[in-house]
Amino acid sequence: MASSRYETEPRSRMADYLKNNSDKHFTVDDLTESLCAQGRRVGRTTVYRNLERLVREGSVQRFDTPGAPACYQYVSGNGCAEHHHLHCTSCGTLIHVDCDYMDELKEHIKSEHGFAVDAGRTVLYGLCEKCRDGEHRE
Amino acid sequence: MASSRYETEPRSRMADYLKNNSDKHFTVDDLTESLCAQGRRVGRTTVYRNLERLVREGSVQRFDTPGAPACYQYVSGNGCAEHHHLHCTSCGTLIHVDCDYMDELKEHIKSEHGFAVDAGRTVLYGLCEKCRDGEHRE
DNA sequence: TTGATTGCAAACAATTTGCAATACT
DNA sequence: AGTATTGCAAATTGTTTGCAATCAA
Repeated sequence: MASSRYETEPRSRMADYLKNNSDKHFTVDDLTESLCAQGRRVGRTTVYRNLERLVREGSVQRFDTPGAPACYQYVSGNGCAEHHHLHCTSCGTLIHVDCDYMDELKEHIKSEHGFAVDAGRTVLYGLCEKCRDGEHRE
Repeated sequence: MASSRYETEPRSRMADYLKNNSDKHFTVDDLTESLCAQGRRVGRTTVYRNLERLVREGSVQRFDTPGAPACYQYVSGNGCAEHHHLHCTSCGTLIHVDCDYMDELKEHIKSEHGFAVDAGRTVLYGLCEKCRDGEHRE
C-alpha cells in the first residue's frame, strides 16, 4: 500500500512542513514559496505531484474552493477520513468535527435516502464564529 | 433586486431548457451544445454569463467537482437554499434532501460548534444507491 | 437612440505532461 | 547501475475579459 519507493529531500521537507503547520492550509504556491524560503528551492511541479501523493496516502486533505486554487492541509492520519470538516468560506479556517451527531446523520442518510456519504470527501461550507461576528460589525 | 434589464432570446431559452430538465445537471459545454441543437446557435461566453446570473438570482445551483468543469442545475427557486444536496461522485446524480434531520444538524453545528452552515453552498459527496450496487458487482 | 447583450478572439489562471538532468538505493 | 524523482518549458483546460456588432426598449 505504501507508494513511496525513494525517500527524497523535497518530499520529506514538504511533509514536515505541512505537519508542523497542521493548523494552517496552503495553496501550491504558498507551499512552494515557503519551502524555497527554507533555502533549497523546490519546483512547483514537484509540489503538485507530492501533494497529490500525500492526499492519496491520506495524510493531507484537499479543499477546492470555486474560483481559487486548491488548498491543502495536513490531517492527523487516522480519524479524519471518518469525521466531517467545516470550512469557513470567509477566513478559510478548517474545523474538524467528530461527534455522534455526524455519525447519526450518516446513518440516517444511508438508511432513509440510500446514499453513502463519504465523510473524507465532504466539507460543509459556512461561516465560523469569528467571521460571523465580523459581519455584524460591518 | 431584479438584475435583468432586457429579456433576450438566448437567455430565456437557456432558462427554459434548464427548467424543463430540472432533474439533470449540465456543464457549460453540455448546455451550449443542447441550445445550439435547437436551431439558433449560442456562444459559450453567453452561456457562462447567463449561468452566472441565474445562479446569482437563485434559480440555478452550481456544483464544483474538483478537476471537472462546473455543473449547473435548475433548483425550484425557493427551498433549495435551505436544504442540503447529495452529489454522487460516480454518476453525478444530484439528490435534494429536505428533512428535519438536516435542520437539526445545522442547529447542532451552530450551537455546539459555533459554525453557521450555508446549506446552499454545501454538498455532501458520496455514492448513491445505484452506484453502490454497481460497485458490489464488479 | 440608448444602453444591455452577444460572441468571437485573445487573455488568464490552475494544473498537467514531456522529457532530459539529477538524486536515491 | 537502474529506477524514481525533479523541474523546466510547453501544452491543456476551464473560465474571464476586451471590444465591435447586434438587439431590446
